[in-house]
Amino acid sequence: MTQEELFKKLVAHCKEYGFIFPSSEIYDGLGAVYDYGQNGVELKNNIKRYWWDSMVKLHENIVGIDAAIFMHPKTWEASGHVGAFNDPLIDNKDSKKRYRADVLVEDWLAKQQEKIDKEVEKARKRFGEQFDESQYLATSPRVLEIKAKMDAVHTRFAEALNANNLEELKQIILDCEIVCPISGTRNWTDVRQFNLMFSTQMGSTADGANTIYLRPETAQGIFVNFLNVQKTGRMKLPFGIAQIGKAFRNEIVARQFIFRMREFEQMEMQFFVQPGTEMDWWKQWKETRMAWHRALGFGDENYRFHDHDKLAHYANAATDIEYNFPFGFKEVEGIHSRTDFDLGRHQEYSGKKLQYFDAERGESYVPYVVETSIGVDRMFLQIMSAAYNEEKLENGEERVVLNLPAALAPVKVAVLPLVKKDGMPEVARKIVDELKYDYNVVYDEKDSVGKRYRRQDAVGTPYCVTVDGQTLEDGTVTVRHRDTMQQERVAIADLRRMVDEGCSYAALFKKMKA
RNA sequence: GCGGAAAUAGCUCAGUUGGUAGAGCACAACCUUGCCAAGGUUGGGGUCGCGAGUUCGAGCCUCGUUUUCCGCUCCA
Repeated sequence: MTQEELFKKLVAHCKEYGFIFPSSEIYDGLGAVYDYGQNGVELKNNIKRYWWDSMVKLHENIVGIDAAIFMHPKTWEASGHVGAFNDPLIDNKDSKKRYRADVLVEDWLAKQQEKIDKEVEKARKRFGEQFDESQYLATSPRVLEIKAKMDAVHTRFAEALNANNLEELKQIILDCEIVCPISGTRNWTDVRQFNLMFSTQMGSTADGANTIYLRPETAQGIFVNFLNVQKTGRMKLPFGIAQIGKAFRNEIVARQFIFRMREFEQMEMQFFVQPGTEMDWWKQWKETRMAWHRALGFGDENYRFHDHDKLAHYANAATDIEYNFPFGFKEVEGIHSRTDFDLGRHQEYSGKKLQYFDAERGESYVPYVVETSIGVDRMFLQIMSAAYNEEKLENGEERVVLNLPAALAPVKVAVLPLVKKDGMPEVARKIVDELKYDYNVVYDEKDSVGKRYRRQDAVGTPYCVTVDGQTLEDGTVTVRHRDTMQQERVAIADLRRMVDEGCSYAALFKKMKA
């Protein structure tokens, strides 16, 4: 089976067993938006808990917040999203390639500069030692011609960008006779603006409503609360603020199932440190986060770091943790050293001092930030990809099983009466009643017990408890384990301890340390 | 967004040169069996993605549209 087929089966499995449904499916769905079903929401909540506890419970210097999705519009000016997320795009109709219109013009300008440099080199060879570069630049008709053209374009370009004049931007591209590097033609579409932020109105329109945005990342909710948390929590550097929440991006192309969605959920932790120590912390968080992933037991070889060569405007170091998805190694988590960019910008835009008084150093400064940012939905997909297995059994049959870490499994225990008579259902119900306050437990009496085992395999239930004839005599049940399919007899009284040990998060955290 | 392919029951798919919709599995009830998926009986479920058009008549032909998958860009 190819990886592509495997991925399709995984998507089908997610729907068939109530993990993920297309949003508003009865209306044909909504592009790149998905809903989590009855099993999906359980798994997702468990993933979030695994992350949250690993941050907030395990680190006394990390606390959580839950900021609103709506934020003051100035937030996004300060963060750079209003600028950076507004890309003017243009398509070449022949090659079907899409380019950023502003980049095309900038490339053209750079090319003109190269031409001038070449002219200078030629002249230098011609005149030898008496060559006067500045005089040449000021007098050469060839150079002056190029320069004049460049200056004109430069001015128009700056004005067009400022005024957000898309028609002018296209005209510049046409006037400069910029061609598509692939097709070599000048058959361009109009320039269109794609704002990756969703916007809506706040307040009644009569009063002059404000345009506000749905946050495109959760990080800013942490930065604007930096002082609140630091002061009220009496936090000392280094310390971190964790948050789990929804974010929204109006992606031009959103695909690959839940890998890239327009509405998605992030788990972010911003770690505030002394300037100068950020690289050490960045390295340490890389290791810590990798250990968190590997503790799930899906095979160390399926994870890798991918350090960025090109850094975002706010970062001085960045890496991704990538997982070997059925469609290749793809990013699950980013670990970025964001410098003092965010706090610095908010300080500038708000006019409020966002600084930390360091008693040891005896000075105030804007802390540096190391961010760990992970997509919940990607993590979900990663775990589903890793856990989904089609096993060949000894008897030649196949079974589909989700080998989920027990702590993350949507259902922990299935209680099954071997037959629907002789008082077995009653005993099974009693066991369900005893366990249901602590665990997700399901009861199933339909079909043969073998079939019921397979149903539980398909959603990743680690334990099946079967009530049989012997149970009625001595109070023991058959416990059937998902991964090994082995059975053992356990006293009903011991069930809770067994599930406790098998499904605890602590076991995962211990693996993290090792 | 552009190009290519697809869309029929919850799932996997049949459906002939256009003639009023089918199977297997799944689901529900009952009977039977009883420790690793398929027993029997009965039943529910589809304006064939949606909207137009051609036709006496469209699941099938034409156009549009939506969604999904595969390539081109970006990211959590």
